[in-house]
Amino acid sequence: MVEARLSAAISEAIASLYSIDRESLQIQLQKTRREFEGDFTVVVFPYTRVSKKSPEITASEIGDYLCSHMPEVESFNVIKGFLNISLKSFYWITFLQENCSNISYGLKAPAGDSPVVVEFSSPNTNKPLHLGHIRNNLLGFSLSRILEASGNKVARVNLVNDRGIHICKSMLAWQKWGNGETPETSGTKGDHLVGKYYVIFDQHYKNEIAELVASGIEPEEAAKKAPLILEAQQMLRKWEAHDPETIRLWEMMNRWVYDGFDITYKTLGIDFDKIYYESRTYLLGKSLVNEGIEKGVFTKRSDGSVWIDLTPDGLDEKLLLRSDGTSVYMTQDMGTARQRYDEYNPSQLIYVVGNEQEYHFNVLKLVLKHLGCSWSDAIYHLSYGMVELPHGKMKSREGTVVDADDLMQEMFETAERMARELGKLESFDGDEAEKLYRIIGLGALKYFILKVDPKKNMLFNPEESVDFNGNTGPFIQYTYARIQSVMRKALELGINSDQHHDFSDYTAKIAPQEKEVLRFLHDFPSTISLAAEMHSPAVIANYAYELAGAYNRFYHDITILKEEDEAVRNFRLGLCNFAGNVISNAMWLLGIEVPERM
RNA sequence: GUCCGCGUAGCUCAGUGGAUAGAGCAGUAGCCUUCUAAGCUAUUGGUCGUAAGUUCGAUUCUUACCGCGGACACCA
Repeated sequence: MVEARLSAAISEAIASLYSIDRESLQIQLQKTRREFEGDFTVVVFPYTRVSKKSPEITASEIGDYLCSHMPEVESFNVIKGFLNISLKSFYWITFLQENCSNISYGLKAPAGDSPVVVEFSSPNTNKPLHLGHIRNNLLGFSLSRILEASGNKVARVNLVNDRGIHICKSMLAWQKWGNGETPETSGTKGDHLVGKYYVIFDQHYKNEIAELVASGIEPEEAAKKAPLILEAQQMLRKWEAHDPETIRLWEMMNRWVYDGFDITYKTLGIDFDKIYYESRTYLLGKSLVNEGIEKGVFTKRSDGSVWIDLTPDGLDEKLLLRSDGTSVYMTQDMGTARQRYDEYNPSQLIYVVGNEQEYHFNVLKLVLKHLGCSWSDAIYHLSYGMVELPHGKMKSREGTVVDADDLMQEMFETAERMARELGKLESFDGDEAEKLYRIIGLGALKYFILKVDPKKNMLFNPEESVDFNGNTGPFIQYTYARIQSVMRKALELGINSDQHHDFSDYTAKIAPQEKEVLRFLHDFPSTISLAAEMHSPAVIANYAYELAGAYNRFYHDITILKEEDEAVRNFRLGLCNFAGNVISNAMWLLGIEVPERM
């Protein structure tokens, strides 16, 4: 890495010029901004303290030292306290030559025994997936790829919440009002059908509450005493007692949901290495509770409930087991964390879960720590913000959710309409065109969501369709398609690929537009590291956009195939090929496909 | 009430101590007989929520306040 060598040389320069201890030096090396000449910039203000000279003189002295001690350094200029360093052309030419045809440039191979376990998606089986789940899925899936590309083994896991009172509500409503309706007889996707009965339950339940309130009962009391909720609770008890009839109904309706989810996941392009079901894990954790009681870190109260006191940690007391001995959410999560630790021996356990559960994960980590599980530090909650609609949060009961299947369908239709309007369709047959709409529609949606910093809330306006111009997925996809078009034309002209990977006779000056692209390509490996460190696909998304923009400016200003000097033409073709590889890899990290033509 | 997060252009977002705070959308004006115009160029638009502090230097770090969101269940 030339950056590392530059940093080292700079600290060496300062140490030798001003006779101080180089260990204490922190070098701030950054990319030179586009409006100034140079490749890398050092801010020298911090060193004027030791140089006892003006920033300009300090910068010049360091610059002189670098020119005479680092063979890659060509020249420098000083503006105020900024030392802008230019590298020699041969550095950039060699960089291009060595990497332009490496299709896995920037991607490290996964290594090591301890994988990173990433849990994401984790839906409930009582309703279909919505826009919030899409953000979760895209983040989890992309993060997995980013972690892989930065050298980790990764296991992507999904913990499906397939049991509990909410599923019983759908089951009960279907039993009462379903008339034996199935996905087949209704022509409705299974998850949507089950979701429909969840809504039906809620409507009847609300009516019952209203009646009770009208008869003079307090609303809170009414919500607890309504016959429907009592019946749903009864059903849950029957489920826990393995009542065959209830289990059969449960299995049937869950099957419908899974078939529906499979379609949604497939359309979205998401998959998992392993799927866990809460029905099989919800009893885990009770033994850990007992362990905690024995160790004296948990306390059992007279009513039989078990608690941990986290007030010394600045939190509250937390219930770990109900007085009737049944599990709460925390109990299960303790158990599944332990299970996962035993199963994978992971270096990191990542949970992609919305930020409303931050407190829960803080508690989980602390509880495990108090239990003596040193690996609790390996737990990382990727806490992402809500997707908000113009009028506030999505609320399933108020019908303001943006359904995942509907949204993707709309994206495909928008992609088709745009392609038609732009007259792009002549050269595509039906199947090809259909495939292209999917690639572009999904690209637009995924990029729209992933470009936003995960921890921030984001706004989605269903009235305005997701953009296809500007800082968007299709813009980047288009850039890739253009590059492929150039490469195809090069082949047609009989320029074989071996030819344009040898730049030994390239002597021309590198144009600013070419340099700009080269500098972005140069940054790709460190961008992946940064994204992995920050657990943020947005870092990759914004990088891909900037790279595409730089390429488009290059493409606009500079001829490639019509260039008469073969060495120059080949150099530019190499640059195109390299940019295409990196755009494709960056998009792959986001889980976005790139089309060969569009 | 306590705790956590977020306030950057009309709108959606970048910018994890450095130069004149950047993109896209929207608006305006240009560029296709020339490698794909889903592109490129120019231009309009900012007291970086407010106020103090730390620093040679703060949108970035600290504190207080204001605004928005979230959490603090024998729900998940």
